[in-house]
Amino acid sequence: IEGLGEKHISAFWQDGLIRQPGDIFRLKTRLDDIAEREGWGEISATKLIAAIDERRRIPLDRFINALGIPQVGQATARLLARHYRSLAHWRGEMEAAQDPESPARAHLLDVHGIGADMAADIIGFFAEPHNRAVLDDLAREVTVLDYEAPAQASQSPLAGKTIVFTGGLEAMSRSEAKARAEALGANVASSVSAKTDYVVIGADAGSKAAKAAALGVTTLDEAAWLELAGLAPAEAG
DNA sequence: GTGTCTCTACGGAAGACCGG
DNA sequence: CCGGTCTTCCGTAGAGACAC
Repeated sequence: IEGLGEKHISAFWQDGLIRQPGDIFRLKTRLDDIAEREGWGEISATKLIAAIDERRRIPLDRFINALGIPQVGQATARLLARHYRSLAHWRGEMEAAQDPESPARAHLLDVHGIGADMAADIIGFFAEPHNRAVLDDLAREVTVLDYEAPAQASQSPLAGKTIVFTGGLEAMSRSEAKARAEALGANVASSVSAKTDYVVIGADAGSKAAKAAALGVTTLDEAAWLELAGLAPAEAG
């Protein structure tokens, strides 16, 4: 939520404006209280409420990521979203998995990338009544969108390739580049290894560029990346 | 206009997990 | 066990927003 960072969350919590995540989406009724706060005003309070409303619809993977389950970050959240498709289904499975004998538990472990340790953390999250209550409450305020498989361009030269970005890019942000690469069927990794196919070197690249060179991984400059991604701008001159 | 604050966007690295 | 990844944390810098 734009404009709602750690500091504000923590201050709101201390002053009792919010007690649990769902409360954020009910701040609308406290607009005047917010506007009167020190450092705030009518404009910022109104903008905050608008920014909150813009986040009422949220993709499943981001929702899972936001739960803060230990070991479940961006990548694992997406893994889960891809596998379970909807919040209702996932939650149903995780609650069924409370029973150690349940097939739901076996299914979770079948997900490539989820091992016993992560499964225990995930199932453990749903074992907490408090967490389930928070989810119930949040569900009343937000709409979690079912996972949509990205349409894959299997023709793309990037299909099936593992790519790593490092350094700053000019034409697009890192996250845009990542989204683009994934849309083209590439796997975007966060560190360079021998299995990496391409490393895109942006401005002020750090050790990843050196590692790519050491491992003999193909490196691309931004122009080459844009061309590979089918985004090549008209070459100057 | 000024000053403060937050957010965003990076890099780097440690530690831990997964799968083979 | 080990290579490959991912999560998590820390640090930095800059841009932008807004109260005052």
